[in-house]
Amino acid sequence: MEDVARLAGVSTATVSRTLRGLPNVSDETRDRVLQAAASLSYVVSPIASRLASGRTHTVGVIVPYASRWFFGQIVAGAESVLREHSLDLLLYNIGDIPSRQRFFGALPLRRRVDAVLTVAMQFTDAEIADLLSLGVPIVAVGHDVPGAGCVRIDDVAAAASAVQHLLALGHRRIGMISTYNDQSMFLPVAHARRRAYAETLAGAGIPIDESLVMSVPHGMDGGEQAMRRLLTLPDPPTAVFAESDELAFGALSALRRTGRHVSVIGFDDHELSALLDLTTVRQRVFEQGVLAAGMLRRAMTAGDWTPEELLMPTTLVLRASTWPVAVRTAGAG
Amino acid sequence: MEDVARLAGVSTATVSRTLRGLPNVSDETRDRVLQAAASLSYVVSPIASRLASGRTHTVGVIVPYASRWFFGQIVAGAESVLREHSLDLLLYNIGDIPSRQRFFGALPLRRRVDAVLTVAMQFTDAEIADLLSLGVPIVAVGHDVPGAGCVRIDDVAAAASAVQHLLALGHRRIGMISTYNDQSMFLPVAHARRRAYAETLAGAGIPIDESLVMSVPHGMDGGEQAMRRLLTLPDPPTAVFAESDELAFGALSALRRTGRHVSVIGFDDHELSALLDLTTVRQRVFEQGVLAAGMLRRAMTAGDWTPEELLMPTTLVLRASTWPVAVRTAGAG
DNA sequence: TCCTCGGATGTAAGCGTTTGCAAGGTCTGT
DNA sequence: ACAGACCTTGCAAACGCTTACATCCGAGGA
Repeated sequence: MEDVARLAGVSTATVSRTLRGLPNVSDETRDRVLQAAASLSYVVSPIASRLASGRTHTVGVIVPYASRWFFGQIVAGAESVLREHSLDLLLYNIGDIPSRQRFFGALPLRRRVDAVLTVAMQFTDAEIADLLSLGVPIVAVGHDVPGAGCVRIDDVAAAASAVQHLLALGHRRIGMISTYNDQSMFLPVAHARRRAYAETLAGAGIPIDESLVMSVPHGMDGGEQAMRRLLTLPDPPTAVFAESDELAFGALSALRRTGRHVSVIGFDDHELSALLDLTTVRQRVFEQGVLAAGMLRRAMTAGDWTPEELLMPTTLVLRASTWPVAVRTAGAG
Repeated sequence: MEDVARLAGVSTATVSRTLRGLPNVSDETRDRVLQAAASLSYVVSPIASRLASGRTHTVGVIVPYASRWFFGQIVAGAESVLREHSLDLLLYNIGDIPSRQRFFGALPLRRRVDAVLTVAMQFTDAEIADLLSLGVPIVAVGHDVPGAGCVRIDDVAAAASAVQHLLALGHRRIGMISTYNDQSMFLPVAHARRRAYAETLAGAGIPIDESLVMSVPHGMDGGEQAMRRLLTLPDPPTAVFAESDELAFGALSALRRTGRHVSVIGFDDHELSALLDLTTVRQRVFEQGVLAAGMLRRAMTAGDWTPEELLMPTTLVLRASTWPVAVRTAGAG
């Protein structure tokens, strides 16, 4: 920077002001500085700049399972807008207990980020306190964090619409594939969707049969396993609501391999769901990442930001994996 | 840090040495410092530390399409090992021309990373020169960069084995679904696999019919489109080799919707390929990310690192999407 | 003509670490 | 008892910027 200043015949302060586009630099000086910088192909050291300014230009993103489709989409969405404003995105993947403990033990985000984005995490009160102690704005996608902004769908209503769809098709014996609920793998959405399932059935006067609710690890394998177990029941369901499309894929796979016929509805509208003709509840995931990042930017920019809440719409997408109860159960029993 | 030093009755230099686990600190002092730091819940500022030490503790990762399965796996694999050594990972998604130009125009990696990981990028010579000018070790996954380390599979051999498989089943009219080749979307692997297709057919004495080679945008939609076009040919192929599983998924979808029967073999062994019973060539993608990150670590640690090259094995995974030529073509024509 | 005011620069003090160098202490061998 | 070797510790100078404050200058008003 000194070299540039010398070449342009100004002080480093002016170079700094010019390069950051601050006002109060005359046009003539500005040109001279920019030209000098270009000819030396100089770029400011972001690290020094961060130290001096106290701003990290970085947002921390906390996800439980980075490689799952949903989280990938959120991160990609957020990345696209952060990059555009040349903010860095620091990804923390803390799905398993050890990495989670390490994360909250050391809190590596301290003095490291200007904002935090958390995606579908189930935090304890202590963990939330830790996060808030960072003193930076927080936005949560897919779950609520007191004191944080929020971008999400109405999980209960959306899941209810899925179950309603099955009810409307005449199904009465409806199973659910839900995910594990041990400390490490529980996601807040799982709870909401399971609750919606129970409430919707109750609303239709159908008693809950706990044996129809499967709890499995997330993913295709989990879905396959769940459906196989459901099929071995003495009185198997005629329709199944899967908490996510990936679980539903596994369920479809089990059905195909066993030659049985059960209506299946998923949740998310994964990019492969169309291929598999899976009826599902669509949510715009990538866009939620985009909106959350936008909210973070607002929070970082405005000093007086108060947490906003954004509710995204969902749509029921009808495909061939669900059908009226009479059609096939009669034939295939 | 001063507070800690004062509380422990030592200088900041000793605090620094203690906190970084350097030798030459007596056990007694070490304990005192650690205790002081703990009681003040002090953590070093990574930014200041980076400025002073000149090491960024960050690796830049350059991918063309962050949200595709393959790249997601690579990044997740790399992340897992980098995180373990508390190195940051800065992701640059430069698939489209504008972001690519912006990237190479500003070269935001300058003074920002200690190493670079590039994944399946097709660089121009000028771009490679830019990258090398960063003066940090580079490792490439899925393609070669002169002067850089490399983790990859033998694309030509692997693709050849796919085509061989179709030949062994008696197919002679074999199509290929390949990806677009405009400046922005071309991936080096596309070239290698297409070449293998041509050479293998030639080796079997089969003349290449260019009308059987489809070039489409990557993804399910592209695959579907390609297969539909192939099916409208006067003499459609009896088997098709898709450059990636995602393309193959689309092809399968087209087949299912049209009720036609064509053997399809993919490439990658995507996590959903088993579900769709897709015969494919398996490569261990996540692991390539892990190995590449390991190589980077070695490069960053050892001063005298010379680029290594790692060739990963691939396996032909036989499933139900390919069959001998006679079986169905006779029936379905 | 003198004073005030605002915009364009420069000066220099941080920002919070790391690290080369030197100082002091403790052993060892003689 | 003394020199030399080694280990621990402190001092202070970077690291490369940002920014509060001071300075300078010309313009406009009284």
